Amino acid sequence: MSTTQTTPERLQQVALDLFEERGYDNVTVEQIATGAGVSHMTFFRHFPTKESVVVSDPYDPMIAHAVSAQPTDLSALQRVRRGLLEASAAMGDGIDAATRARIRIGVSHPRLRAAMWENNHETGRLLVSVLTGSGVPGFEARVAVGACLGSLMAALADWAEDEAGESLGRRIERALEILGPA
Amino acid sequence: MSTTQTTPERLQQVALDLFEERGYDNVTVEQIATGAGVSHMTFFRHFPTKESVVVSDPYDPMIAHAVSAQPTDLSALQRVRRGLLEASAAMGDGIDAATRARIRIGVSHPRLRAAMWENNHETGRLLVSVLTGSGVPGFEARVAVGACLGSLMAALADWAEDEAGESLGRRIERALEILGPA
DNA sequence: CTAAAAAATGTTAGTAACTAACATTGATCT
DNA sequence: AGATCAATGTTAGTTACTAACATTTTTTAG
Repeated sequence: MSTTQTTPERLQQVALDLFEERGYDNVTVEQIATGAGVSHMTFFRHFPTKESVVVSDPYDPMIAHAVSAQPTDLSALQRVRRGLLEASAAMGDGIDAATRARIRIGVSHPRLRAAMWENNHETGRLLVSVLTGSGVPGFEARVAVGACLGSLMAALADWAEDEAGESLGRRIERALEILGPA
Repeated sequence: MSTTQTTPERLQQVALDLFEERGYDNVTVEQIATGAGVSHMTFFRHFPTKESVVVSDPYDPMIAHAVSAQPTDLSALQRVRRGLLEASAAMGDGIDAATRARIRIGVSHPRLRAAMWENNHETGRLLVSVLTGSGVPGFEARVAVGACLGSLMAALADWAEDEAGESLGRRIERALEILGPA
């Protein structure tokens, strides 16, 4: 193991391990910090909240870009749909173990799930601004984005329950197909 | 005013008033309790969390019933769509001031919004079980429900930002129309 | 190589949302 | 009136998080 982990990396790994072992509610920040050999203050300097170790979302810009690249003569719904499809295809199946663990833990706990939704909401605001920026009425944009992200989250939850089955990307495709023809 | 408020009613009203006046984060449970003339323990006996004063959801059974009443030869998406439409029509525009305040406060605060989403998730599980119970494959049920609830939340948020405009029911209709033809 | 500056971490003390255990009051019923 | 039961109060915790300041470690400059 030549790869020396940084402090936040170690904190996250210790945290995820403990969460899977004992359950999110039965692990204190103090325990995570101790396990990583630091104090609880160091934990909070790297992660704003306990939840944030599990919930994070670096894909927003990529998704926004993919949506904004869609032809503007399509309906808002179609543009979001196709944008999400392309973004999902672009990231392929390259999901590392930590990310998988985060999603698995996240969808199975109410508070974390709520935080994931709120995260999703941020993505949504971004997409809405992309759409309205190119002339789509605000209401239509919001609804289209809400619907697509809703089904995307469904695909995510479905995958988390059965990682061995179909790939996440494939499920996202299928989910968006249910919203209507391409 | 002959209507004597019960303790939980008073707590909720005091809480909502304070939240609107000072902002959710700047109000402590202690202050709410004091304002209602009780101790903080009494608050928590009536409301499991501070958030729950704002976020509550008594409509689940009605919605589930409306969805299960849809003809089973329709697609899952259509059944959820129409069920939500009927439920929304059934409750009409009879939204009291407290409920309006709750929605207004709820959609404008990250933590509360997250809690609303989580609440929504519960509704979703109910609807999914209704659909799968009548033969719809699990994945399709989840996605259809996710999409419909996503657009419904969009309608809710839209309405909260502009209560003076179109009624909530009308917006829900329009939102579900964007998902495709009836 | 060393001293100063900067970045990361530790310590301590505090706030606020809860929870548990037990005491107390108030209404209700016989 | 006395017993009973529900609603409330008191007190003392735990835990997530914040603020202020001390300390160490690392980087950089001379």
